[in-house]
Amino acid sequence: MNGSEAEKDYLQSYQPGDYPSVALTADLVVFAVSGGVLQVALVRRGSHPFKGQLALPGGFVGPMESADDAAHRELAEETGLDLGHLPVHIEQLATYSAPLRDPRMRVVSVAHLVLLATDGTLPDVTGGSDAADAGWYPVYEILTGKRTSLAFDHSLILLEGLNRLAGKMEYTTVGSQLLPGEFTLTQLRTVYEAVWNAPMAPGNFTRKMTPQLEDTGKKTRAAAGGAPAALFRATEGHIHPPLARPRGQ
Amino acid sequence: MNGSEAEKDYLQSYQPGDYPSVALTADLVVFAVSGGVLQVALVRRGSHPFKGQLALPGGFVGPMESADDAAHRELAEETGLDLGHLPVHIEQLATYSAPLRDPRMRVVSVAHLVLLATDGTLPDVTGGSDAADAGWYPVYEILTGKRTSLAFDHSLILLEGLNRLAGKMEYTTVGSQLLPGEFTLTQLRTVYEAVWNAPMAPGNFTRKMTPQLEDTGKKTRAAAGGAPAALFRATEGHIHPPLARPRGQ
DNA sequence: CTTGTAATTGTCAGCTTGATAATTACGAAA
DNA sequence: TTTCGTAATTATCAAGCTGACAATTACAAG
Repeated sequence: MNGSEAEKDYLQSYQPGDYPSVALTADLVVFAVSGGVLQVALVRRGSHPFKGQLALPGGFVGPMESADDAAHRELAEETGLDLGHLPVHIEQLATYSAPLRDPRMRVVSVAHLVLLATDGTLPDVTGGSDAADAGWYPVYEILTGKRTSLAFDHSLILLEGLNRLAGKMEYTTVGSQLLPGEFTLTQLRTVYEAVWNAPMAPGNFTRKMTPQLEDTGKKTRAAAGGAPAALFRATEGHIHPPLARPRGQ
Repeated sequence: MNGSEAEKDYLQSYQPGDYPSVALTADLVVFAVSGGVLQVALVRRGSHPFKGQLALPGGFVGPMESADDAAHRELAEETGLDLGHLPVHIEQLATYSAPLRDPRMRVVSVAHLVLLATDGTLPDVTGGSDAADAGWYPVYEILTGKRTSLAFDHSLILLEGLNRLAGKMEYTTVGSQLLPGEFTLTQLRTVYEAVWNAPMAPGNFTRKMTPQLEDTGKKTRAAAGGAPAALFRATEGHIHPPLARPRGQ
């Protein structure tokens, strides 16, 4: 290849202004299970538009970050969790780019699904710069509109995040990411019940899930009443055939 | 809410320059099946970088377009297909935003999966502005690197597009989007074999798929040898349990 | 030692699967 | 028009899986 020709080609590529430019943000759908209920982290907006309404946490993607980098950084900033140590599951959900989704300017948002491992107690969430407040909210209450709907198109993003998680839990052990590294079958079943919003038969759940788990040999100290439960670790590998999600009544 | 206060809040939101800006493109993974082989549309780059290498078709997202709008427009521009009439399946795949994925500047790409309905003959593809050439290439040959790898991170995008399609065909009838509106079970089986790159037992395939299809009552005129086949239409609804994909030898 | 509760294992009829064979329906050659 | 080859479709069957539910085991607390 000719050097000067290559240089000429290179220089005539994209002139500034040839292309439309957008602001890129990373929004987070952060799930955790507490009290047998699936919860999502939301911030109350401190400025217009949608001032006072609940929204997903998020922020701009920096010039030398990927969207996934930004998602990790935002998560650390808003929860104060040490992500280098905690096993936190983050995966990209989808990108939302309707031209008028933010009335101020062109903002394209890459939504991410985040699963926080908790032992029943939710970590504090601190809103970002323009957030007045932040906290945990029950997903199914938010989605059924018992409370007011979310800012921007965040209700849709939350719904698609829930669908992604619920669907993936049919054929993977990703639900275990909402639990500590070692957990009992009852804890895992509780996660399924929280995400699917439906009860599961304990016996059949154990039978289907056990081959996907690695027995640590350890047992919990029995709670008030009941036998001690075995502690498991999740393994990789797809569940086939998948665990059937109870059909809507 | 106080009008002047609201206005003040509004005006002090995002000043230009407060946020990093990026160029947004929509890239297409366009699949079609021909001769029992899964094919992908690729263009040969006419300019640097990666001049002369194969790449996915794509282009910039316009100021008043969503990424999905742009995907539709690009597809129409590069195939000349009348998308208003043809049933073409388009869905978002994922967004690629590594800071240096394009050596020239910050380009974030929203990849889309496109399924073209064909009757065995592939439509012409005409590259975009900076494409020297365009055509159809066998997916599995491209991915196994028998040919040189694709420009940018497009090999990865292609792989993830294939995985998305292959996975979704386990539990939906989306594969029928690669066929005309009415098709035979053998045609549909051929699509599965092309995408999964594995043979399927005809009898069991029929048994499993039939409940997901609507019989048109029509039959094909028998080809040279063999009985005429019934023509079906796809229906919605998930296949449960899913069709098992043959495990890698 | 008894009781209550949770964990875990067992049972069973009915359904699904993979493998493979049998049957049916044509077009084309003899 | 009979025979032959091939593809479509249906059938068979043992093995595995499922949902529903019962039985057993293991603790803690009274």
